[in-house]
Amino acid sequence: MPELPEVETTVRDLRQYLPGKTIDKVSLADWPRMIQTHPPEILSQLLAGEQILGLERRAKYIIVNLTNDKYLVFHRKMTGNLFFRQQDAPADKYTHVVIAFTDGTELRFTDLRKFGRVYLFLGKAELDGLLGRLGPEPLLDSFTPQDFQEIMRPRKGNLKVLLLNQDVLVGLGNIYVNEALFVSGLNPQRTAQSLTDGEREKLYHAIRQVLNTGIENRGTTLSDYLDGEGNKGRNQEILFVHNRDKEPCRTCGTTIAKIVVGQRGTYYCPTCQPGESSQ
DNA sequence: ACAAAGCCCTGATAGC
DNA sequence: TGCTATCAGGGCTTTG
Ligand SMILES: [Zn+2]
Repeated sequence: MPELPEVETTVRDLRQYLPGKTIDKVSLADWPRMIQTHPPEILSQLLAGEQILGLERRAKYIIVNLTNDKYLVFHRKMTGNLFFRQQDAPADKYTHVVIAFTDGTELRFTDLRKFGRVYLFLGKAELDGLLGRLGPEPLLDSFTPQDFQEIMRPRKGNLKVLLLNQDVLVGLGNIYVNEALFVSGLNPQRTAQSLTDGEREKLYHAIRQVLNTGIENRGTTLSDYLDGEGNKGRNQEILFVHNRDKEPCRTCGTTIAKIVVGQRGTYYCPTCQPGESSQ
């Protein structure tokens, strides 16, 4: 699933191709529910003639900045992908939205499960309505260990659930949160309240480490994720615990366990991440 | 503030 | 083989 590293990789890919393109029309929109803000034909009208100025990532959203203060936004949820293609290139499976450009190229939004969403915002204020409640970006230089201490220290409840809450901190999904907890040696069943300052410090660095490594490896392809050109990432080859239940821990050899925390599959090493574990 | 469950979806997998 | 039930989960909503 696309988490921060996958979204960042895709944005960097698309940044090579999209800026300067002029939108011709929305040439496919066969699942209207995926377009959150407008009916397909209205979206097409509002986009026609606008030019792409640049791309940004915020949390797991891809934001395409357009002329006339318009913002085209994509969230890929579980199985969504964005591909830059020639209009006459072979079809991509599960394509549900296509933005066609005037030069014969197009942007394809594919999504097996149709959970992905497209938004068009007219003006920065509308955009901020979507992005306004999001927590800080963990990879910014301005995000310090002290910032992390301050957002985590007052929180209660389960640690892993908290780290997945995008209002607290953005970018982590199930894969990278499992990895970050392993790297920091913290059991996923720990409560946020139980952490010491030292453990929070380790967690801060672990989060940045696993996310940066994910970007260096161009994302984790377990089943569906592909980059802006349709290629797999490599991060799945070096995962410590995620999707590795019944396999040996790369550090100590203990069998990786799988439990459910916050209604999500949770992988950890019982030896490297000691703590309460009532399976 | 936090927890748990339901919703949206469909390919893969397990069970009979 | 062929059917049916279950599972995976990001973000949102509803209920407690
Ligand atoms: Zn271990």
